[in-house]
Amino acid sequence: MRDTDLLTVSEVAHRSGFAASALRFYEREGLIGAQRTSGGQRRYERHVLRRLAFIRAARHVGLSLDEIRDALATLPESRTPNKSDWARISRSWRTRLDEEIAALTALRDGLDSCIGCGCLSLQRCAISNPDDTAARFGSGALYLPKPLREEPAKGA
Amino acid sequence: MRDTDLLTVSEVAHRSGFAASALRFYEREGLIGAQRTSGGQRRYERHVLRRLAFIRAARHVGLSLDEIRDALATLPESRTPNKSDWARISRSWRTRLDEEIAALTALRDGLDSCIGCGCLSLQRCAISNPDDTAARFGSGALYLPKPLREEPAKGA
DNA sequence: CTGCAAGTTAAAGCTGACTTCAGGTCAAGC
DNA sequence: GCTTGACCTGAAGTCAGCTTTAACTTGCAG
Repeated sequence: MRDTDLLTVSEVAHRSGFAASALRFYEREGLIGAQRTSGGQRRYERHVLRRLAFIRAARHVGLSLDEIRDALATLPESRTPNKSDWARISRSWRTRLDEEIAALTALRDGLDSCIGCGCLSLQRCAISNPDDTAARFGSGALYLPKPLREEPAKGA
Repeated sequence: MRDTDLLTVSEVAHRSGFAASALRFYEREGLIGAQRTSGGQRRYERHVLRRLAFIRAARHVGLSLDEIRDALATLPESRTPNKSDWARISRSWRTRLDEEIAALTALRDGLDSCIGCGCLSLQRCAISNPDDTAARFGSGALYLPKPLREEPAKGA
C-alpha cells in the first residue's frame, strides 16, 4: 500500500467535480500536472485539487483557459502555494466582476429607456447601435446559472 | 431606377453593422427574410433594419439565436410591427438582466469572503464548490464589453 | 493467475454563431 | 457589348472547451 497519498483519475474526477476527460484535457493544455505509474497511468498529488478548485472558480468568474494558465504560471514553483498566493491571484477578479456588473447594469438601464420609447433605432438606441460604447462586445464565455439558460423568458 | 426602396445586401450590411455573411446566415436560420431579383439577388425591405436592430440588442442581452427566432415569431404578420410590439417583446429582458446581475453580484460577494480566507476549498468555498447553488452553471454566451476581454487582469 | 473495471492514446465529434472558400452569375456604367 | 464589382450557392473552416470513440493496456481482487 505505498503511494497512498497519490490519487487516481477517477478519485480526482469525483472529488473535483471535473470529468476525467476534462482532467486529461487540462493536462494537455498545461493547467495541471500528474505523475505516472510505471504502467503509464496518472497519479495526482493532493494539491492538484486546490488547483482545480481555482480553475473552477476562475471559470465561473469568466476567465478563459488561456487566462487561467497565465494566472497559474505566476504561482511559486519552489514551494507549495499558500493561502496568500491564492488570495493574491484571485483578488483582481473583484474588479473584473465589478466591471461586468457595471456593464450589465448600464445595459439594463439603457434597456429601460428603450422599452419606454420602443425605438431600437440603429442610430440612436444605446442597446442596438453597433458603434455604441455599450455595444462594443466580444464573446466572453461567462458562465450563467442554469435557470437563466433553461427557462428562456417566453415572449422575448 | 425602380425599387429604390429596396436595399441590397451590402447596403443592409453597412447600415446594420452585420457582415453580409451574417445576413445570409440569419436568413437561412429564419430570422430575417428577403425578396429576390429575377436574377436571384437579395433585395431587402427597409423594415429588416429594425429587425436587425432587435437581433443585435437581443444578442447583447445574451439571447441565443433560437430564443431570438422564437421572440420574432410572436410579432404580428398581418401588419408592420409598431413601437409597442417591440417594447412588449423586449420587456422581459429586464428580468433576465436583473437575474444575471444578481448572479454576478452574489459571485462577487462570495469572492470577497473567499479572498479573505484564501481557501478556495472544494468543500466549503461558495465559488469553487461544484455542487454549490452559485456554481451550477451552463455556458451562456453573454456578450461582455471588449475591455473586459482584451485586457485580462494580469496576475489573475 | 485470471477477469474485468479502470486506465491509456490519438483522433474525431459537438455546439453556436458565424466566416471563408471555390467556382460561377448578375447588374450597371461606359 | 464589355468589364468589373457585387452577388450567388453549398460546403468547409474557425474557435473554445470539452466529450466521445475505438482500440488497446494496467492494476488489483479473488
